[in-house]
Amino acid sequence: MILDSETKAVELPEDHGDELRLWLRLLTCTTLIEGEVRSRLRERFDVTLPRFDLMAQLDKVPDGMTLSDVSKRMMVSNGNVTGLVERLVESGHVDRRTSDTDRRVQVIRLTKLGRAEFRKMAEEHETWIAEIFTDLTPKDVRELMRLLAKTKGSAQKAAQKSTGKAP
Amino acid sequence: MILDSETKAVELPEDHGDELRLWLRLLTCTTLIEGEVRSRLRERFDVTLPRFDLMAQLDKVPDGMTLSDVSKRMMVSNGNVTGLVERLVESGHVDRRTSDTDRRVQVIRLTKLGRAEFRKMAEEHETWIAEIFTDLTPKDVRELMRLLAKTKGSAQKAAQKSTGKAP
DNA sequence: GAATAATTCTTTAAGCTTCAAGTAACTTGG
DNA sequence: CCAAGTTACTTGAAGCTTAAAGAATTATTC
Repeated sequence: MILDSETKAVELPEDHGDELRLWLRLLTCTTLIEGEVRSRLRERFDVTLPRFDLMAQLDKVPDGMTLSDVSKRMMVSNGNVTGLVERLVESGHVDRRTSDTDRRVQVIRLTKLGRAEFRKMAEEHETWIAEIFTDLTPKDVRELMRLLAKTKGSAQKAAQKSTGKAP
Repeated sequence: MILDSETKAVELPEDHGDELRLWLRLLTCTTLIEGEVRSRLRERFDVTLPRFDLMAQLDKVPDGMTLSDVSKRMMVSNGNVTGLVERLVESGHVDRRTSDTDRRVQVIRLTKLGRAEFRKMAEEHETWIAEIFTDLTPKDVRELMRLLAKTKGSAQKAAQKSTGKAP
C-alpha cells in the first residue's frame, strides 16, 4: 500500500543514499588530507597532529586559554586535553598555571620555544594545505566554504536535537 | 623588492589563508558529524564507530575480503585492522580463516549474527545521516559531491607527489 | 633451484581518545 | 551561612591508532 507523497500514511523506507554517499566522501577527503598532514608533520618536524592542533589553538591567543576552552575548540574530551597538555608541558612547549581568580582553572599558553617552533611549522603547513587543494579554483573554494558552512549548521542542529541541549 | 607577478625573482610569502580556512572548516564538519554518529552508535547499539565501519566494509561483499583490502578501504594501518578484527571475531560478528591459495592471507567476513546486527544498525544510521544533512537541498548535495570529488583528486595527487608513489 | 625481493599479517611501544567516575572549587538558593 | 548543585579538571580502564620491526609465505630473478 503506497499512498501519494502528501499523505504518508505508512512509513516508507525513504531513500537517503545520496546523503550517505556524501558523508562517506566527506569522510574520505578528511581522512586523506589528515593522513597526509600527519605524515608530513611527523617526517618534517617529528611532531604529532594533535600536538600541532593544540599549539595552533594556543598560538591564536597571547594570554593563554583554559583547558575547557581548548577542549571545546578542538572538539575533544577534557581528559584528552589533560594528557596532551601534560606531554607538551613536559617537552617545554606549553606553560601551565592555575588561575589566580579560580583555583579550578588551569591556564595554558605557548612558551617562547613553543611559539617559535609552531610558527615555523605553521608556515610550511599552510603551503602543504595549498598544495593539497591546488586543483580547486578560487570559485570552488568559495563554493565549498559556503556549502560546508551550511553543512555545519545543519549538523549542529541535528546534534542539539539529539542531546536536547540549547545552542 | 617586489617584482611583477611574471618575474618572481624572490620568494614572496603567498597568501594561502583561504585554503587553510577551507581545510579547517572541512575538518570541523567531519569531526562534528563523526562525533554525533559515534555517540548515537554507542547509545543506541553499544558499538564503536571503528567496529561499525569495518562491518560496513564487510557487508558490501558476500564472500569476504582480506585484511589488506579492509586496511586500504578504511585507510588505516594493517596493525589497526588486526586488532579490530580480533575483537570482532571475539564478539562473534566476524569470521576469519586463512586463504586456501595463499597462506599469508586472512579472509574475513560477517557472520550471520554480524550481518543481521549490522543491517539493523545501518538502517538507522542512514536516517541519522539524512537528518544531519537535512538543511542541504538536493542541488547542494550534488554540488558538494562534485567539489569533494575534485578535492579528493587534488589531495591524492599531492599525497602521491610527496611519497613518490605511482597512483 | 636458490638467493633475493616483495607481500601479508602480527607484534610492540607509544601516544591518542572516549567515557565514566572521582576530586576540588566555585555558585546558588534558602 | 551552608547545603545542594554546577563547573573544571584529573584519573582509570578500555579501546583505537600509528609507526616500526619482525615472521611467514609467496614471487621474482638469475
